[in-house]
Amino acid sequence: MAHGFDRHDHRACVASALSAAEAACAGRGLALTPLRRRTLEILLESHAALGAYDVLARLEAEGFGSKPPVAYRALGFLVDNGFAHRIEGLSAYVACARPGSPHEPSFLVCRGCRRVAEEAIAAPLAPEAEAEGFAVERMVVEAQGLCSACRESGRGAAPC
Amino acid sequence: MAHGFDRHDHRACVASALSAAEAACAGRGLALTPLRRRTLEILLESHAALGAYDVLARLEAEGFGSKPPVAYRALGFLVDNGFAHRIEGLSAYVACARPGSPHEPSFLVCRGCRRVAEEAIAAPLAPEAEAEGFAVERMVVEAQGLCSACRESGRGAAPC
DNA sequence: ACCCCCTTGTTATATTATAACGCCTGCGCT
DNA sequence: AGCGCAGGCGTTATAATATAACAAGGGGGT
Ligand SMILES: [Zn+2]
Ligand SMILES: [Zn+2]
Ligand SMILES: [Zn+2]
Ligand SMILES: [Zn+2]
Repeated sequence: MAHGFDRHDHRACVASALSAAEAACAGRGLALTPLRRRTLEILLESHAALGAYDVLARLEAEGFGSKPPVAYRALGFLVDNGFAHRIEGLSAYVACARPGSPHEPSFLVCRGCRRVAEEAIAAPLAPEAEAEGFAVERMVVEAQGLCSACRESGRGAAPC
Repeated sequence: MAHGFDRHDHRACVASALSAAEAACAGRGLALTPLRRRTLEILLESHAALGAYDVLARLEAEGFGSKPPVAYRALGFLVDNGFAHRIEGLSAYVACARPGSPHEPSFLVCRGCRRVAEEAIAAPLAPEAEAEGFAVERMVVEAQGLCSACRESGRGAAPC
C-alpha cells in the first residue's frame, strides 16, 4: 500500500519523486524545465490534490506566467509523462506516487481534506470490455470517501 | 453484461427504465415531475452521455426553463436517486441501466461516440481502503477507450 | 545567418457548475 | 376559508474549470 494518509518521511517522498522525474526525463529526452519542475514540486508538497488554478496561483506568486495555459500546460506535461495524475472526481491534480514506471493507478480520495492515496490494483472490467469488443485505453478508478483523520475530526461529517 | 454498444431493443430499454423510475418514485415518495421525467427521457434516448448544457438545450426547446440550474437540478435529482449517473471522465450524464435498485456501477466509456455501457462489477480497492482506515462512500470506475464501432469507422483513431 | 522546433507568455473565449433570490403551487392546519 | 410551510421551478449573476489561437524568445543544426 502506498502512503498518503499515514505518517511518513515526506522529505524522502519528495526527493525520490523529483529524482525519479529527473531520471525519467533525462532517459526519455524530455525537458524538465524550471516551470515544469516547480509545478511538480508544488504538487509534491502534500499528498492532496490541487486544482489547476491553485497551482497557477502558486506559480504566479513565484514569477511565472499568470494565465491558465501556463498551469494547464505544465500539468499536462506531468500527467502525459506519468509524473502526476488527474483526479477526475475532483477536477484536480496530484503528484504520482510511483513516477518513472508506467502504471494504471487507482486512488483513495478523501473529500474532507482532498488527500489522495495512490494504489496499484489489477484493472477491473477487462473481461467485460473484451466481451463488448471495447478497447480500453485508460482506467479511472477512484474511491471517494473520508480518511480516518477526517472522520475522527468530524470534517465532512454528514449533517445530523 | 449490460448492453450499450450492442444492438438491442431500445424501445424496451426506455420503457422499462421509465417504468422502473415511476415505480421507485411512487414507492419512495419522490416526485417524478414533468421536468424530471422529460430529463430522464432525454438521457434515455441513447446510451450516450450528454453534457448538462446539451440536456438544457433540449429542455429549453421544449418549453422548460433555459438557465443552467434547471438542468443541473433535474440531473441532480436523477443522479441522487439512482436513475442516472455522472460520468466523471466526460463531465456528462447517462441514464442508469439498472434503475430502481441501488448499485455501484462501473462503465465502459467510448471517447469516439460518448456511448456508455454500464457494468456491474465487484468494487475493487476495498482491502486497500480498509488498510488505510479509509471509509469508501462512492466508487468511480470508468474504462475510457473506443468501442468496436468507433474503431472500425476510424472515429477517434490516433493520428498516424 | 537562417530555420525550425519547443517553451512560455499573452488575449480571448468556451465549458461546466453553483449561489441566491422570487414566485407559485400543493398541502396540512386552524 | 385563511394561513403557513415545503418543494419545485424560474430567474440573475457569478464561480470554477479548460482550451483555442497567436506572439515572442531561445537554442541547436546546417
Ligand atoms: Zn509523502
Ligand atoms: Zn481526509
Ligand atoms: Zn437501449
Ligand atoms: Zn464509440
